[in-house]
Amino acid sequence: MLNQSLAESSYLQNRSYLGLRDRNASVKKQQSLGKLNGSLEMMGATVDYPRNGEIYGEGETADYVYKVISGAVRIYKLLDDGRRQINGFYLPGDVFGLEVGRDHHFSAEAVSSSSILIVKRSALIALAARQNEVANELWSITARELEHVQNLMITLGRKNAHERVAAFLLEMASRVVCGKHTFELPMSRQDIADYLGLTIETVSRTFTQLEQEAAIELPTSRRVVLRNRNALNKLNA
Amino acid sequence: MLNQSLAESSYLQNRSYLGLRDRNASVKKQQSLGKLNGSLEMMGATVDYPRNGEIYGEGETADYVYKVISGAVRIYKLLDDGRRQINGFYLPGDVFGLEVGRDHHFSAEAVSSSSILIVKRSALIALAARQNEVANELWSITARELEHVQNLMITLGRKNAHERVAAFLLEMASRVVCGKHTFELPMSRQDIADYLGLTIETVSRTFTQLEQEAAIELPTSRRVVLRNRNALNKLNA
DNA sequence: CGACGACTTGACGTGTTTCAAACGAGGTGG
DNA sequence: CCACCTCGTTTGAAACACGTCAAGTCGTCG
Repeated sequence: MLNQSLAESSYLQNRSYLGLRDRNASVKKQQSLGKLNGSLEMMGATVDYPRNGEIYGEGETADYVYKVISGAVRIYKLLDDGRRQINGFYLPGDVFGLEVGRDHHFSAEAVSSSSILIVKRSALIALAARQNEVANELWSITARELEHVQNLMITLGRKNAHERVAAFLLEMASRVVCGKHTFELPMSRQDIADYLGLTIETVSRTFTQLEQEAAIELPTSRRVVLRNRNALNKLNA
Repeated sequence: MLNQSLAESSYLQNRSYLGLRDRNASVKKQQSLGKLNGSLEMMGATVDYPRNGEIYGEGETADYVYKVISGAVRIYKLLDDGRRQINGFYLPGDVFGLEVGRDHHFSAEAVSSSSILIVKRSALIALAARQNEVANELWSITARELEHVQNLMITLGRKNAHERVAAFLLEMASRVVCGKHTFELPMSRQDIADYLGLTIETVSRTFTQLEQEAAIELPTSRRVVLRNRNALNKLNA
């Protein structure tokens, strides 16, 4: 796990172009975004990242703000010995990488092949200085992030494996575009494990157990059918 | 533990006055705060809370913003069965309870007898609408909070008991006003356990072990002397 | 068809929790 | 002033959930 994580994220190398990792990333087109979370228009470039492509690294200057167009993104931190904690997944429509300070506190990678809209942070800050709603929107993005992470804390600090996986499935079910009870996980078991503070084996076993308990169904390892949402909610404590 | 936690926080009762819990809390005086984190002046009232006094409860309307004058505060969430996760401790100078949305997402209690400055949120919001630096300051407070919680996530998700306690001690050493190597913990072992996602017994054992390893000294259960900061840093990974 | 990566399953080890009891400091009352 | 209570903390022994190590399966792609 450790070596794998370290290999996947070459966050030590520090080449960057337009604040984006060059490796495999290619600027696609200039496009108008529409609204920034429903309140303002802005300009940016859409960039495609391959699976596991690095978007930015911990400690890099945070010159850009990102929004997922398609695909999925994970942000994470590594301990010295390679243990990885994923702090969040970003799905289409989600904004990430917005910092108040100068630097990114995390690394960001594409979970799957992803299309990301990139906007200059300085442009947003300047806009916020003139328009109150924009300033408010930026603050809100940070606040929503905070709320999400705070909820994750209870999961990491006080829930057992079953409860963690249940919480994860319910979160995904509500966020992933999907059928009424079916959805597709964009991330691997390892990603889920590193998000929930478990090992890949425990996650896998828990999935199987939830299936045996008839709480879920797994047509494929990535496709989840919620058979008994109530059972999951109960686990969610 | 469960019953104790539930008993300590009567967060179900919903009486409030001036957004403060009435029980044992008494308004002391009107006073000028000076600067809000070094950038603006404002008015507020100082209120004293007794040990374990409730400051606000999860789900209550967030009409006020709080700043610790003296003492210490914990914010936390409870699961249905009483498991408690403390998301943070606030020490003199720290601002807490600032929300972007209408409601508080957590409960807040005084860890020890505390003096808290209270300011109307609406006043701050109004001020922020006129002054950019204030808006920025509010955003920064939320962002610092986010950063702190994100760091805690690695601790909860990926560190063992020794590493968690070491991280905690180093955090406290840097935040508590103290001698060069000595400081006084304002919170109980139970609070520490609920902050680190451990049990009180594990925290206690780990303290003793760190003492045996000569990393720390414990003149009393609340007083900590850092004997070997390097050893703790190594544990901090 | 073979190889590779992701996932699953099994057996075993261990760190943390659980349950229980003892300890110690601070406070009260006789 | 000492006995006694209380509450937070420490310590011990046993149980268990999750981690570790290792093998096996499945699906995909060349």
